[in-house]
Amino acid sequence: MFNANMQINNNAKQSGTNMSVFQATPTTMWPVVKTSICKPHSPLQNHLLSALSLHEYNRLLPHLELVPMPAGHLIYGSGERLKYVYFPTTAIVALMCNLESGATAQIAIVGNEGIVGVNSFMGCETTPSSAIVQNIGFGYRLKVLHLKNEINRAESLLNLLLRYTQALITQMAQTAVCNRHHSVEQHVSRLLLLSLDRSPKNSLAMTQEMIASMLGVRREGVTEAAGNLQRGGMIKYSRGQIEVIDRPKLEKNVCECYAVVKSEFDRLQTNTLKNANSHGQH
Amino acid sequence: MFNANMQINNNAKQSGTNMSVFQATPTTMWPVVKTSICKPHSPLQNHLLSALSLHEYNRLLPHLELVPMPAGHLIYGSGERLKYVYFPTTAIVALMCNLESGATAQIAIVGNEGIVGVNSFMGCETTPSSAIVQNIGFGYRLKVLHLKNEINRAESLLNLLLRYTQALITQMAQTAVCNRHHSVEQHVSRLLLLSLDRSPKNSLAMTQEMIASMLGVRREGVTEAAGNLQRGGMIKYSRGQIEVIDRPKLEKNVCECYAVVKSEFDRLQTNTLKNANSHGQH
DNA sequence: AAACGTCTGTTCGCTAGCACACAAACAGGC
DNA sequence: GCCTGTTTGTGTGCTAGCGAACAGACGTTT
Repeated sequence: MFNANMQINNNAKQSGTNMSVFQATPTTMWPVVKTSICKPHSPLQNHLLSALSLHEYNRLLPHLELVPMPAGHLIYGSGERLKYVYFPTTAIVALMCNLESGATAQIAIVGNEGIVGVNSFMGCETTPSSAIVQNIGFGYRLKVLHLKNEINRAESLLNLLLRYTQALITQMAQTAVCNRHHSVEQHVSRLLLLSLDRSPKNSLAMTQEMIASMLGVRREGVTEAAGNLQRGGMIKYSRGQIEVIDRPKLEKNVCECYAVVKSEFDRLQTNTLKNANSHGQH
Repeated sequence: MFNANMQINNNAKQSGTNMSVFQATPTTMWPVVKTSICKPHSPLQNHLLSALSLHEYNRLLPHLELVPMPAGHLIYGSGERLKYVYFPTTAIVALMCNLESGATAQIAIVGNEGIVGVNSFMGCETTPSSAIVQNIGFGYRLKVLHLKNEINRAESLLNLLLRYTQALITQMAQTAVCNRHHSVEQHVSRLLLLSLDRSPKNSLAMTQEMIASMLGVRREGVTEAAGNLQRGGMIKYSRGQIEVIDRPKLEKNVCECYAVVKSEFDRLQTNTLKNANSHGQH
C-alpha cells in the first residue's frame, strides 16, 4: 500500500544520495486508506486546540472539520499555497525537505501536540518544504482564512502558535545536528520515540523503506539498525508493524537529541497550559 | 587569536563526533578584538530595521545601541535568558547547536538581513541553541523589553519579524538535508556564499578550524575542500583570510541548498519591502 | 493452491569522512 | 635574528554508510 505510491527519481546524479522518495504526489493520486479507528473524536485531542480559552475554542469550533489522514497523503507540497491548516489528533505528519535529486530528509514531525502549516501565520503561505502523513489517523482542518480572522481578534491564539513554532524550530535544529553526528541506529530510535509520543497506541505502522526515506538513509541501514533494536529486545516488528516493547531501554539507547526535543516541547507546553482556561472534556 | 579560546572536550566518547569546539565560553573570557572598520554606522544598514515604517523606526531609534561584535564572541548560550536582541550590520553571527560530546553544528547564519534572538518574540526567551559571532563587525542591540513594547504597539513590526523567522526556518531545514546528503566541499561552498552575502567585503576572516567546527566536520576535511576550491580558482586563502575571486564559478560548484535559502530570503524580503515606507538614508 | 507484490535479510565492493600523528609554512613579539 | 604559537598540508589506517543485486519470508488476491 505504501510503496505503490513511491516514485523513483532516475534523474538523480548526485553522488551519495538516497534515491528512494517518500514524496510529493498530487493529493488525488493517493488512495484513501480505510482506518479501523472508530472511537469518538474531539478537537480537544489536539493539545493546541485544548489549550485555547473557551471563547476562542467555541469560535473556532464551527469551522473545524474532521478529516481522515491516510498514510502517505501529501498535505502540502513544496511551494504550494496553503488553504487549510491541520490539527492532527491521532495522525502523525512528517515535514520533509526534498532535494532536486529526489533525496529527502525529515526535518520535523508533527502530531497531536501541534499544527501543520505554521507558514500560514508566519507571513507567507508557501514554503520550500512539504508535509506528508506518516502515520494514519485523524485530524481537524481549518481554513487559513478562519485562522487568520481569529488571530486578528484575539492575540492569545497567536502567542500559543508562536510558542509551538519555537519548539518546532528546536526540533529542526536538533535534527540538523543529529544528521551530522549520529548513527543510523540513533536516528531510527529517535524517530520511533518521537512518533510514539504522538501516537495513541504503542505501535507504529511504518515499513523500513518509509523510515529510510524519512531519515534520508538507505533501507539496508534501517534493516540493520532495526535488527539491532529487535535483538536488544527493545522493539518487535514485522511487515510494517513496529511495536515498542521496552521503551525505557530504547530511551537509554537513543541519542540526546530525543530528550532535547521532548523537553523543549514539554517546557513550552507547560508554559502554555498555565495560561489556558480549562474546559469540559467530552 | 581564535584557537586560544577553543576548548577541547576530552569527555567525548561518542563515536564519529568532532571534538573541536567553537563554543560556549562566558562572554567576558573573550578578548574584544579591535576592528579597523571605521565607516559611518547606521541602523539602516540592517535590512529589518530599514524595512520599518518611519514611525516605528523613530520610536526604536533611541533604544538602539551600536556595539562591536568581535569574532568568537558568545552572544547567548544554550538555555540563557535573552536580555537583548541584535541587529547585525557588518557582523555575521552563527546560530549553533551543541551536543553533549562537544560536537557542534551550525544551524543558521544571521547577518545584516536579520536579527539574532528570534525566541524573544516567539514566546519564550530561552533556547537550546547558542549564537556566536562568526565574522567581526558591528551591530545594534535592543533591549527585549523595548522590542516587546513596540510589538504590542504596532503589529507590523511583528509581521516583519515573523516573515524573517520563516526564512530562518527554511535555512535550518535546508541545513538539515544538506548535512545528510552533501559533501564537505559543498558545505564549505555554501557557508562561504551565505557568509559573503552578509558581508560588506568580498573576503572573510575565518580559519579552516573555525569553518570545520561550524560545519561540524573535521579540519582536515575543510583543508581538502578549500584546497580544491583554491585549485579550481574560486577562492584564495591564507592564514584565516579567505578571498572569493570567482564567485560565479563558486555558485556553480555549490549544492542547490544555497540557492534555496537565498531565494527564500529574497522572496520574503521583497514581500517585506513592498509594505515598508521609505525613509531617508543618512 | 498458485501467483504476485511487498517487506525484510544479507552479501560484496567502494568511498567519504573519521582519528591520530606529524611536518611545514607563516606571523608577530622579543 | 630567533622563538613561539597559529595555521595549513599530508599520510596512514579504519569505519560507517552507500550502491547494487539477490533471496527468502510473508500476505493478499484470484
